[in-house]
Amino acid sequence: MKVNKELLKGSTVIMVLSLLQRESMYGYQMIKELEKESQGVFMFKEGTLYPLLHSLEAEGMIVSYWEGNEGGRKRKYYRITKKGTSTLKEKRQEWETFRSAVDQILTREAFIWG
Amino acid sequence: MKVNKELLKGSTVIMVLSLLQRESMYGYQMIKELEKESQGVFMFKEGTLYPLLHSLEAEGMIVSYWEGNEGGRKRKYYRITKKGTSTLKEKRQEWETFRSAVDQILTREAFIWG
DNA sequence: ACTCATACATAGATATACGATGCATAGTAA
DNA sequence: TTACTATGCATCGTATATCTATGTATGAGT
Repeated sequence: MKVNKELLKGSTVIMVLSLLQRESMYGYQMIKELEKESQGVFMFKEGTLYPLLHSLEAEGMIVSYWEGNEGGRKRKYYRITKKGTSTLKEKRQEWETFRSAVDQILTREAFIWG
Repeated sequence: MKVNKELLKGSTVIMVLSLLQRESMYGYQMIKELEKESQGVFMFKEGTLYPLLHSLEAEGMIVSYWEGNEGGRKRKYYRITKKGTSTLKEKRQEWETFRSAVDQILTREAFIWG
């Protein structure tokens, strides 16, 4: 992880749901995809992702199904549900609010003229 | 707090240092200032801020000094140090990296044409 | 045979913000 | 006089979420 891992807290759910909104994926694939798309900023650990997927499934945000691929072990795919889509929408709004607020604090000039 | 409190994790330090970069402040003032500037998004609790200030002081990022004001109890002001300024610079860069990476994941289109 | 990448999973450690609470001063309303 | 509110600093215990470490298993390449 290239950034303070604490920064990540609270944003893992939105990222996972966002990935699954595009297409159904299996856990390992999500880890690789996130690392690739963020240019190595996000490197989810199994200990982070798998428990998260299980809890999202328990909450009905996503559903899982096993699928076998030729030569290789079976993969557990996850698909986003309607509830998950609606939650993602809320979380996107929340992220916008948060991001704007932080930027507001950080970019405010020390002194104001006029 | 208007957003998921977990989102806040990892960004408290940068916000406090950012405030103190502009001017020296006392704890209570920081809480009010953050709430005002973020339009109520950030409402730091005493249980969050004071321990944070103490640890930042222990790390040499900030220094404190008491100052009495007429009519009213003394206030403990905090001033940012050179080390704090340099840390703030790093954390700003870290925030930029994080923010860009999250946005990259969130704004990616589900399907790409061309 | 051995190593590496793939693939899912869990237990325990750690970090951090919050809720609750306490103490103290000053102004204001009942 | 009393009570409430805002101000102002502080700490303790709790909840939550991520990471570290570890385990199991398969297939490909050397």
